[in-house]
Amino acid sequence: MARNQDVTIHDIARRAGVGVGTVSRVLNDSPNVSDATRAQVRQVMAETNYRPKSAAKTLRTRRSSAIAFITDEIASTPFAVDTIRGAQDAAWQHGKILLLVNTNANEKLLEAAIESMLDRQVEGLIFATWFHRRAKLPPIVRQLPNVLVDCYVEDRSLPSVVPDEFQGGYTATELLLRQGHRRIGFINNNEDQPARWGRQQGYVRALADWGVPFNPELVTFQGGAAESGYAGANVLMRLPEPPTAIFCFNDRSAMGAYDALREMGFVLPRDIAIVGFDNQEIIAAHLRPGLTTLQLPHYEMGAWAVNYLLQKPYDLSPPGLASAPPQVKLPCPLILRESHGTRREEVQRSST
Amino acid sequence: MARNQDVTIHDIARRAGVGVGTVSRVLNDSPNVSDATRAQVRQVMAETNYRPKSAAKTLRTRRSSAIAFITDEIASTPFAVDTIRGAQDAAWQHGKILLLVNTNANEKLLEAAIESMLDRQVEGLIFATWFHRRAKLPPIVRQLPNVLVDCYVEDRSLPSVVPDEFQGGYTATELLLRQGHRRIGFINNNEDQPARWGRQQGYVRALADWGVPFNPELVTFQGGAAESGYAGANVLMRLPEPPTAIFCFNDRSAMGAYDALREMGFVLPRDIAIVGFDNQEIIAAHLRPGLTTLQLPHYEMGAWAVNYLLQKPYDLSPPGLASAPPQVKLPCPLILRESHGTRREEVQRSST
DNA sequence: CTGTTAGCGCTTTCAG
DNA sequence: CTGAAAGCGCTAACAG
Repeated sequence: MARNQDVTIHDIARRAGVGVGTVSRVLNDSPNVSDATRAQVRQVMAETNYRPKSAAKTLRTRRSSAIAFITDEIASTPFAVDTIRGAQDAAWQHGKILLLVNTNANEKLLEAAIESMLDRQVEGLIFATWFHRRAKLPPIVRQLPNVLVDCYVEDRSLPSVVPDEFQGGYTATELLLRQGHRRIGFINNNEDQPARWGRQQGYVRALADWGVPFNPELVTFQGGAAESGYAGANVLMRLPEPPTAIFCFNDRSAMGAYDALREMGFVLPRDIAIVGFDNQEIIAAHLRPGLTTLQLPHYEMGAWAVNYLLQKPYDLSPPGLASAPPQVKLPCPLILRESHGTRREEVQRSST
Repeated sequence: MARNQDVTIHDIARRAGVGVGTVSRVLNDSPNVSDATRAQVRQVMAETNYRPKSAAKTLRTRRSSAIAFITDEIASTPFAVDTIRGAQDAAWQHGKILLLVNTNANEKLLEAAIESMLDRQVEGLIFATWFHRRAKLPPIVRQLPNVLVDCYVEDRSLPSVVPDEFQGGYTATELLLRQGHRRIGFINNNEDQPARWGRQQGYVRALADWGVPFNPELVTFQGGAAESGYAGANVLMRLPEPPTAIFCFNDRSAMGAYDALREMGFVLPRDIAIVGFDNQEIIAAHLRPGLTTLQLPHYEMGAWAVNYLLQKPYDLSPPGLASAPPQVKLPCPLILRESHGTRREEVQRSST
């Protein structure tokens, strides 16, 4: 079977003794073709190793069946991979393909990338960042159906999907409360990010729901790295009344906290229970004891974005009647390992 | 300026008072256009917010300026990101765009993906795996210029770029030798992978070059996870004559080794020097002491692949005269942190 | 149900 | 240096 390279719809029409229109119809699964003809055409297509040229189709229909996936910069986090995979899987299910552009957080490049995607008549554009934050996008994005992943624009005028930080913080804290802890430390991030504020609100709310007074002393603000967890654990454990459990802003800081606690002679989770955030497999699953943590819904966000784009077909809704674009928060599931300790629930619960 | 949406080359030709041919020429930076005309056309293009439709161009020229990037499955490693980024950056520099497809290690899907890329007339295809291994590809890939990243086919009939495992193993071992160590343990992988064999060959060769006899007792085969490093360290340190330094197959196993050694009461790197492999930032940089390790050239492989594809334009070299496709090995640079210990070189060197 | 006929927007001869 | 004309391969009416 030779390289196809140049058999067109005309060739197959001729060889099948039909018109090009008919060939086009079978190509597009039109019902208006007799089974006999359809079979005949299909047959020739197979023999001739025919492949439709997508460029011709796009030119004619003005639809490329491609989706642009633009990222600010692919940081050194493994999260990127999950988001891309989620988007990719969803796209493929719809017969769409992803055009990937990484703009290295360069504004000029971002605009150029978007223009390039316009030229290619993509059916929608996804802009993804690698941690939950506010983003700034050039006005030109509004020329396409679009959706933001793990970020949002100040005025919320663009649809977006982000992790539910509040629920994450709440769930983590609640787990510790369930374990019987009442002095729960929180090594939070010190940067102005949704993750910081959302998780803290969740923490505070969970305490309130359980009737545990909020003690600001138990919350320390550090960076997001392992060193920060190390420092934070030191701060917390040197308190007159140290916590019996610690919720760490992320797995990396939990990793640092492990080191600090170990140095201080504590045995985990017997002496101190720990819950992290992010479920960075490579850390969480391999720390000893295994780190109980919350998972960021990266895969789900990627998939959600694609599905959202595809579900509302050409609705570049007229500014006037436009309904507010959705701002979706996806839940962060709890990943149980060992660091949160074993159930003391029954025991403690009764004493509450 | 309103949505462009539909201004064509004809519109701008008319408004500029020239023929479409001329417009096309300025679009393609043809020298055969007077400066005056060119300026005039450019002017109109800007005013009218014109954007060339890539589908039309592709249809006509049969070149899409797109490159397919197909992956077997995006594992939970952060490596994927680097390869993609390397490819992406190189592609953008050439004005090309990446079409991304993840096939989830599904053969049917892989073939479908390749066909889809053929339909889109991509200029080349990159197939990447997330760890160095042998790959099997459907014959259809040979219809396009292609290159493999981090993998190869049995008969080496496809060009490929992989990490230089031998050099990595050699470099790691040599560093330890330089530090004065003569009993160097090796916690190797137990799977049949190029990484296992290549690194071990490098290890053996370095020892030989330094006149240190190879002692098979010092090499233990474990899995690739943290637990394996833990087990391996236990095996090695319980030897009658334990090693004074350990080369770990990867950073994850080094992480496990750290735990084991610490439990046995050793202080790193004072008592035992450690070198890892992979430079998984998240582990290596945050372990204490920081892990000295080798970096896998993922970014470089991604970039190399794109450049290779672009450099040999349409040369689907005739099977007859075809020169052997290149099998490139890219070096794994050494990343120095603290775990390899401080220089004892001078001292020990003289006693060698 | 099916053949024919216009183009989609751009590039590329071919004459000037 | 520039205009006109002929398609690239496919879809979408429009008549049968």
